[in-house]
Amino acid sequence: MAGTGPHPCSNAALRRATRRLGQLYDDALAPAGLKATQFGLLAQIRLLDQPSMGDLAAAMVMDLSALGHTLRPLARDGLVALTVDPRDRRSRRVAVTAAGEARFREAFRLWREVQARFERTFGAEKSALLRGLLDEIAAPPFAAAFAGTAPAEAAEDASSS
Amino acid sequence: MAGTGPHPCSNAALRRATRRLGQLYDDALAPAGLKATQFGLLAQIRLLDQPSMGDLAAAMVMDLSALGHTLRPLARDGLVALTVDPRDRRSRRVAVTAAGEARFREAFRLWREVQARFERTFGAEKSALLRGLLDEIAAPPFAAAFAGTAPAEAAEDASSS
DNA sequence: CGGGAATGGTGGCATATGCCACTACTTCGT
DNA sequence: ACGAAGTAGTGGCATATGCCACCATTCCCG
Repeated sequence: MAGTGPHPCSNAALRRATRRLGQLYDDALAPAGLKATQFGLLAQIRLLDQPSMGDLAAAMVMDLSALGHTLRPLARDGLVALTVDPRDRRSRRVAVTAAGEARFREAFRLWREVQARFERTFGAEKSALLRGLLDEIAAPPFAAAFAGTAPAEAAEDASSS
Repeated sequence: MAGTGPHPCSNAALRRATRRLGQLYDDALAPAGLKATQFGLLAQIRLLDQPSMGDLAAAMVMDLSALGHTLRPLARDGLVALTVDPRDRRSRRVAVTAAGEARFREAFRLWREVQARFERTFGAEKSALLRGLLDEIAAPPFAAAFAGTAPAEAAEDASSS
């Protein structure tokens, strides 16, 4: 039974690995009542300290509307709160509530374990290497460079006339 | 404007990179009318040649029911067909239809370009390295090894008494 | 200052994924 | 051969993500 086997498509390989790892992290965080995605989202919100949705979306490399959708279950459960920014009434500041903090800390303990388990299983060096490669792909400069090598027509952006 | 910044969580880093790369590949394949995920799915089906849903799910490292859902739009559009396996009427063989083949070939040309573009932008060596790391995570042995290092209670499986 | 352009989100719709309960077949043990 | 188990999918529900159309504000220019 072959099973997975290597993949010539970087995107497909990335997705497959994401599904696998997502499964593992989800299982580990389940006792805290958070999906791995939600844990990551809370962590990012805390890191940015009351970011606007746009800033948060950029940091997550996520579509703004997708972020809005993803935040809904967390807001419904009272783990995050959205407030209108007085300086710009169009903007919403995203904040982790007290309940969200508590839940996060609970999940954090589990996360530390599963993360350590991952590094132990995969190897600390390879883990760091992988993280570096992934961060490079996610960072804005990569997308910019990628766009720069567009085959042809995509030249509508920048450097026009 | 910080922007992304490194991530201590391997899972979050993986997801972020997946969102970014998915965006890039989706854009590139859009003219063919296929999402990058659908392209990858068709490619896998062709590779396995009329696999059962279970085999396909295993190869994709995807939940069986998730595979069923994902297949629906493709089946609705007549790109894939599900037929009952005569040897085991519970099982369904998944096949790429003629229309699916045509669509795949169209997308394949675009994929080759975007894939080459990725390797050029990211570097051939780093691309190969990344693919190797991702494939290792997706492959069954990794999950098995990971489960083997479970913190405690997960010892319900195997080696019980 | 008034109105059009730009910016920040929301809501609707569609795909991607996963879990669980349930149905349809197959296998097996007696 | 019969019924308990096991296996392969389906359908329902929920989250994850994205695109597009639209609404609310803010900006900017004449």
